[in-house]
Amino acid sequence: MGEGSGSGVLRLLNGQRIVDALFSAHPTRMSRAGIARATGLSKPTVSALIADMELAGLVRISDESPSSGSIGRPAAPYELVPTARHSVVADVGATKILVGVADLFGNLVAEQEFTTGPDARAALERVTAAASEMLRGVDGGCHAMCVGVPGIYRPDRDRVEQALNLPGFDSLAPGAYLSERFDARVHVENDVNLAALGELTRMGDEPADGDFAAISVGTGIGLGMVVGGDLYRGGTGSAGELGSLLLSPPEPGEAPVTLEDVASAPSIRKRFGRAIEDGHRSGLDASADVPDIFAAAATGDAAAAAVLDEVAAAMALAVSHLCLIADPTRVVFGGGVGANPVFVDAVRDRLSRLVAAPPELAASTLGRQAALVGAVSMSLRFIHESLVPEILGDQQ
Amino acid sequence: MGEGSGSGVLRLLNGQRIVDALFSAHPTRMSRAGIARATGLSKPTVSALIADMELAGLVRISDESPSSGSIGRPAAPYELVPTARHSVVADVGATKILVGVADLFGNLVAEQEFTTGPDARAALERVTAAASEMLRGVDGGCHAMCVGVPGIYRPDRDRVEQALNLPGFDSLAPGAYLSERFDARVHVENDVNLAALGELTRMGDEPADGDFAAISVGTGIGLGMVVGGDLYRGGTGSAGELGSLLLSPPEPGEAPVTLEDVASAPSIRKRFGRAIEDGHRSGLDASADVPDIFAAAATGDAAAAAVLDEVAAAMALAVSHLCLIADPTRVVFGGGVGANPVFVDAVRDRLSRLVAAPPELAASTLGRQAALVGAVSMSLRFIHESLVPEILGDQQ
DNA sequence: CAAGTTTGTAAGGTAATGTTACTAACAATA
DNA sequence: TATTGTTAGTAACATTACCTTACAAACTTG
Repeated sequence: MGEGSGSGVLRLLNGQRIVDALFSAHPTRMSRAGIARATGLSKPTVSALIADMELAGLVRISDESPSSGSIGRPAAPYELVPTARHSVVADVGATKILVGVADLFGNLVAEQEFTTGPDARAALERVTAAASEMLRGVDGGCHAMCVGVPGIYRPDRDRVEQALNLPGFDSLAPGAYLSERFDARVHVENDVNLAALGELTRMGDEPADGDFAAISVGTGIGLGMVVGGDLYRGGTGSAGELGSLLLSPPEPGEAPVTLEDVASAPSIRKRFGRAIEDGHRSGLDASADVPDIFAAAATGDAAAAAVLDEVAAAMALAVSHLCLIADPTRVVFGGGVGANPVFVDAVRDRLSRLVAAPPELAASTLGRQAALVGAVSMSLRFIHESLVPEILGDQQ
Repeated sequence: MGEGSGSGVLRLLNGQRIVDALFSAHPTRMSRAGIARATGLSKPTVSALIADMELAGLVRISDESPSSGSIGRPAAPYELVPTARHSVVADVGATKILVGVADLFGNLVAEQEFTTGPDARAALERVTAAASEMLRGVDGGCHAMCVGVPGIYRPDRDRVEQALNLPGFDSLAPGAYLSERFDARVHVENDVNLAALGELTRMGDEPADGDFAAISVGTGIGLGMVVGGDLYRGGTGSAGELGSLLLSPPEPGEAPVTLEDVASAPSIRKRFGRAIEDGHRSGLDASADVPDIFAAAATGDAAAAAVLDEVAAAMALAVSHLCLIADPTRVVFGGGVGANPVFVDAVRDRLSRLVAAPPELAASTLGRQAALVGAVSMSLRFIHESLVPEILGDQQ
């Protein structure tokens, strides 16, 4: 009855070691003897724990590779069962909603895309309906759930604030809503933060041990940071509101100029239109879209190049602030504007004049999937935490 | 012989729980029965572990409070022995060197101050000599050592870079130097980072669970951040170089204006002198020092108020960037300029116009001791980590 | 087919914990 | 002053979960 650590703690620790070894070896199978070597545990201990895990359906003997041609008694090749745990992931955006189901290894076994409805409630209903349907064939249901939202999520109040592009979030408790409908650990997170996590996992989880930032540039501008492998949210959860950054000291008479006033997609279009009106020569129409503007700038179009220069200068200044304050090892740009290589090259060029040792800049490779990949990564953290205690703790 | 976790791991875990309980109860003594209740361990287990700890000199029965008037058999009041572990702490500044010895609870049992010599090597020799002398009466020597340095410390190369005010650091390996002379875990850290840690511990270790920043404003300007209880250093260890922050987009012809160009102590004096030359009226001399300038500004002196306004505006802009990027819950200002309440009030006033939800701003209460207190805090972390393994692991 | 090599299991021993039951030491109270 | 009640600490035993040693199983190689 005593809650002291003498009952199952050691078992849990060693079970975790075994599962960790299996995860890091994936997709290679491991024999029990191999696990013993890798973890430092004795063979009988490994056998006992693996037996329980096999009973619980977490591991199994692979039916592939019957005899691999090596000397000695052939090993029983154990592997984690991918379908032992599932997570539901979603990215609720202002224009589209992505919903998916991921297995134990983070592979998406189902995925759907929807157009965002009128408000936040409709969006959550969409997610719920789609997830329920996708989980139809999955036994065990889902164990973790992570949803990206286009605003600042406050866990203490369970509210999404400043989701300006998707109304109705301020009167909705998304965490409670989803927890009532799914028997899973639910996590709600800002979409830019998830995108940062997604880009990080894409790079193989170790960005030179340092810290990592992802800047999303589209309709708005956001910043997600990963510090020591964990998302950084700041004191009130509103870290990374890069769009509101002031580009110069505000003068009493004038309105302050923010980064979003210069470098967001609508601002870029507006500035280009104005450049044309002001008589700059260009092969493009005044109502051209951002990719066209950037493409034209790359080939020497005067008006487009002037706008790109303005935009890159503003972003480079913001990134210089980021470097001096947070010193990230690598910065990835995503979103409609940010993922454009022309944009990234221009920012890199500008930044090198402002900062002595600039970080690596790169364009996102994940595109619109970034936040969803990040949501998978976040879900897997919960799965990793809860897996062994659930398997080894309950049966007693 | 197997390195698997079955030998002493559980004992170590439980020993750590006991020590943690004793630390958090300090200065209240605890009976073994009370420890058992607090940790969830059984009474015999606690007795066994406490016996070993008492043998090793880590805990003892307090001789105070013989019978505290409560019912039942009187408890044996156990307490941690303050002198069981000592750490050496130092703050090497450009003008002064502070050296101290702290006990298990972080109380300074000895402290000395010196004027900084010609170069970094002399400074380290000072620290070594002073520490050796202070440790004369201490048995067991020191177990941890933390030294603050006025530059960026790179653990990978064991070098202090950009210590512009104290020459000779770039050809010195301070970690190795000290490790050779003391049988202790040595940690070298930027002094502003340590000051941040010091201010944090002063506040009782829990700044609303959020993140915390300390800005030092003196000859130079630096920023230290604590994220989730740990110091944040950034990818290359150079996070917090706030002094180099650009206040406005650099124009091709002009030299860029940094925060240090406006808000450091020398810049403030220079600007005030120029204001006088430009004909602003003032009751002060053109060569007035910063505290006098700020005091005059508070009483309405025109020239001084103008300079304070400039300085506060620049700092407020920098803090606004800090808020949007890192969102700290609280910002403490230290250093000769920063700890001045007039300065902090002016910055707070300016900041409220730039940021919707500004963090708490406060003047440092630790003054010149901030980094030393932070060094103590850092040392105690190591002590806490190594204490139980050393006590319970060796005797076997 | 024997020898060698590796996997996996069985048996026994050990470390550390928890449980139960006891003794020790005191305050309160009759 | 003796009894009762309460809490602290200890002794003895049972349990958990580990490691070690020894051995059986299964395959490759010569």
